[in-house]
Amino acid sequence: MIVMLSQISRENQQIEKATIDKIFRNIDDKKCTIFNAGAGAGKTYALILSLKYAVNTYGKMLKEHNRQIICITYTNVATEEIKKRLGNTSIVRISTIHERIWNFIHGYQKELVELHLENLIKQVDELVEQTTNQKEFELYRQLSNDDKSNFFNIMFENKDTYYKSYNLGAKDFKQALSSILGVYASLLKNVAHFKKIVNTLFRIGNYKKCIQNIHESKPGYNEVLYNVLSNRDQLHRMKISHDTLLEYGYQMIKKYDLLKRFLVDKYPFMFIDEYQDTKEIVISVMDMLQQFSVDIKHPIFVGYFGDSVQNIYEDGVGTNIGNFHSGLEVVNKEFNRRSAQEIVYVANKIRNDEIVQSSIFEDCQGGSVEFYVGDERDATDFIEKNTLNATKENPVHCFMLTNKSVAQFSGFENLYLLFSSTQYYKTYYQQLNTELLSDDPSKLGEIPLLIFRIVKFINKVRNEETSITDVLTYSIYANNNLSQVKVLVDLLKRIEGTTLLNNIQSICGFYQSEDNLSYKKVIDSLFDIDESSIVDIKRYMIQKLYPNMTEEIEDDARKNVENILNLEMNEYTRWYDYLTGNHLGNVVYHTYHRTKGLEFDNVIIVLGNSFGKERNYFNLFFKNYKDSGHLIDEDLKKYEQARNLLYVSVTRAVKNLKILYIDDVSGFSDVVESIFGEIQVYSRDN
DNA sequence: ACCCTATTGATTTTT
DNA sequence: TCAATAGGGT
Repeated sequence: MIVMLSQISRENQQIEKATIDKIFRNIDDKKCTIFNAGAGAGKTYALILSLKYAVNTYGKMLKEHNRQIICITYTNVATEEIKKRLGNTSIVRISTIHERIWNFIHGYQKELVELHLENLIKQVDELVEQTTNQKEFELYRQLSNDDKSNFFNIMFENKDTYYKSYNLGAKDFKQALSSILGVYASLLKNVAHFKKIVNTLFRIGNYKKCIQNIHESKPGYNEVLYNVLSNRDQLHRMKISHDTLLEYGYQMIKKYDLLKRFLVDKYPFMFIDEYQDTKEIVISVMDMLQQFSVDIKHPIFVGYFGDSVQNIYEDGVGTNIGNFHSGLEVVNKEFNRRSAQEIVYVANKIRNDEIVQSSIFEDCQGGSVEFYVGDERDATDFIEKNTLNATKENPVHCFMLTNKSVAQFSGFENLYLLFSSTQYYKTYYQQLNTELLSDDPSKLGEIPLLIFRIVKFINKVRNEETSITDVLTYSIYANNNLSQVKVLVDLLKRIEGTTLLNNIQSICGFYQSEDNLSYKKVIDSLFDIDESSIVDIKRYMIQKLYPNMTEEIEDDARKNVENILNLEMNEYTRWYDYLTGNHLGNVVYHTYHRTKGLEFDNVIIVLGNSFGKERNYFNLFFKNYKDSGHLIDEDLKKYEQARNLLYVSVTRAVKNLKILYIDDVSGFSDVVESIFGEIQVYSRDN
């Protein structure tokens, strides 16, 4: 039988309608609501309907009083999606929580700076406290007060040397600093401790300086800025990042009743999408506003839409939402609109809670779930054998746990490994995946972005279907006659090479040899560095990928950059296709986490015991499945994390799901069978 | 044989 | 940043 997922009985239609009506009534009664919908239940659909209901019912009144409805999403992508599906309306303000909170508070700079000053003072206190408590500071504590400030001054004057040497091995680091330290050389016994001391002292120094500058009203110190692109506060530069923004928002709203009154007045309806991933502090903000609105007898409506079992990020509130916002009325939806019943059955088993979904469709049979146990080394073979019928139009989507595996299976492993071995990405290890694998080019790192632009350019030039205006900017196009444009295009078409380096050499070769001003303009804007030559590109790459260059690592740096440039163009093209979602093969690879919110007809999941630092991650879930009630604290947290991640992955599948478990399951095979059915042994030979 | 320190290498994702 | 491990000292 073929799964159609098309027919809904009248009865089911009515049940679904009753659920939505319940939300509508709560909106009318200003009864704050938590709408729990399992995966594929049509949660976003319900959210859209609710927004539409609020607009249709209260739109006129809202408009007359210059009031608006707020809808908060977890990501920018979700913001766009909801804007698209809701259609154009000025009454609903859709945005991420960060954008909204910043919008709430950024106009009150005097109060913000005051809050910032308090924060700086608190931070200094905490850091000073560290120097008196923590064991890393033991040697530092033994110094006299004079010596402490002398030491600070010496280090501060030699900041450059300190940072240049920062990433050297312990021996070289000591060597490099020995001459400047003088009598304080004894502090540098343990490199990690020493760095901790100096970093802390520098931070205290910076913060104190900033406090002084605020007091003296120095230019630039009269406003707090939110830096969307940075993941770190730079408090001493008056810049805050995401978490501190939420904290300041919370503090401001808590402190100023006038602000509360304004917000409650202006926004009588607030909808929060994916509440389970929302930070606790955000729920507290909502709770505060709602409490206040009740107190002044103008109650607002707050609606949370989500599913606690799909909480896969650690700082999301998840099931604890009740601790931060009390008195919420729960509305559950137990229909599934996405998957075949075979998948829904397995998903219910995994979540194993009070929400038991059934398909809303009559024609929901005919899907499949297969569970295999095999060896990690057979994964490639397994995927190959199980994707024989897949096509580019109807591909199989394969989930891996790490970006490294995704890179490997997608055919750009060398690229991934080379970038991860550079100094910059070793230091900012957590930036690697964002800056190398983000599908949003504005988030790519400087060098990945440069290469991305070059690869994009070369692919476009090679592609016969690309129109001229797609490659050339308007100014170039407008300032040339047709025959000049033809000469330029012919020149661009001559760019060639098997490696990235060859291609860049080819581009730079024409730059020197051909006297074509337009070509030079095109290339200048492509590279966007001072000189368009291969030497300058290499220099630029070394400078960015090895920001703290020393003689010791110079050879390594040069070699690594050469290796990056010498990779096959094909590998870069595969990377480019991955980033742009232009999938050419019949298998598409994803990390588990990135599939959230998506759905695919055919899914393969490669699963094992471990994930990250946790050697026992998924096996801990299976082992405790039958009796998870006794788990507490850390173990319970781990159990839930593994369950949620597995639940999210499995529920992506619409029709067919295959799982390859690459570790031994004999310790919990009964549980696996009760969830997934028969365990099949996979080996390359059969 | 044991303890402490230095070094190395590693998850995911969002704003 | 943090945990595992390698390695040196007692």
